[in-house]
Amino acid sequence: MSSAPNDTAPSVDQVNSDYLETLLGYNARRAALSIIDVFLRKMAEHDFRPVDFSVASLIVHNPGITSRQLCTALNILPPNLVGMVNAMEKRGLIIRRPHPNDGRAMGLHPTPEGKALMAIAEEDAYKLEIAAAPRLTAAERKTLIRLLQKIYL
Amino acid sequence: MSSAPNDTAPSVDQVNSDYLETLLGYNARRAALSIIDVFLRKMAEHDFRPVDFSVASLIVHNPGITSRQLCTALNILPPNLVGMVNAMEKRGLIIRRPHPNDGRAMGLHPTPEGKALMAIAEEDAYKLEIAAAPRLTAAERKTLIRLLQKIYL
DNA sequence: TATTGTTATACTCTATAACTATA
DNA sequence: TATAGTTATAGAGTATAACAATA
Repeated sequence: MSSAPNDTAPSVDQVNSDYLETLLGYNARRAALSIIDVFLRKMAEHDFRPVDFSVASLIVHNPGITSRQLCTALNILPPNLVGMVNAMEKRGLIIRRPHPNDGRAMGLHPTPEGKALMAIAEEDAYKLEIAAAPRLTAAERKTLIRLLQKIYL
Repeated sequence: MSSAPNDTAPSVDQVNSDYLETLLGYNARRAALSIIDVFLRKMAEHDFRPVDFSVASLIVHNPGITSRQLCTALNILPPNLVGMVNAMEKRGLIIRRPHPNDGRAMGLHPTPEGKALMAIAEEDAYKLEIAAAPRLTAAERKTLIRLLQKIYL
């Protein structure tokens, strides 16, 4: 029996990614990064990155929310939230007020400026998401969101 | 007109995340991180993180693939690939051979050990994905993957 | 004793600039 | 002149440990 059919190492013409594309995790990660890439560029106008945006949005929709509640809702760690909240307070988007029932905690409240900015930012977020997935119909987008929530909620 | 209805700052009982949950990017990111979390724990047994796994899988399914082709296929940057490839070569999972047509490039080839390990790892990946999304039916999983690919492919 | 918020710090992941060898 | 691969390094993003104040 001979060994290898010839002495030349094979080269790849077209990369075959079929196996990876059968994996849910691979597809979810690639799709998420694709949308986030568009998000990053647009939201830089408002000085928001994805997590900043989520934090600010939750504060607007939940006036008086605490840092601990934000961390739980967004699955982030307390030390990594401190800088974001400080930056938003410095920008005049939120204020801290003592929590009515818990002396350890501080309630986070949106300022009028914060509410106004987030109204614009949330509208931008919706528009950029449509632009980031132009081949998705409205019905497909709805189905996709429902199925994604079955994974993490 | 009076000012605020009373002097106490409101507190939040149940956090309302309804707005964020209407965003495709938010849901895609949360779902991807949820699956990746399970992936990280299981694949640590094989000393693979998500990108390592993708790189090794593409090499097995595309013997002779170059670093450049890997970077393009996986959307990663060349400097960040070097360490992964070196580590896999050191582990005996792959070998480098000169590219037949391009003296600048090196073809990456799986060793028998690399093929054997990836056969196990790919099987594990499939199983852990099912476990990471237990509420998804087979049909829903298929639909979800198809819709995710409409975003990034 | 447990929890909220915070500081300091380490580790991982990703991005940029510049170099070499070859096309 | 452009590209493949590499090195060095900088910047985000995420993680753990430990502390003060309050429950």
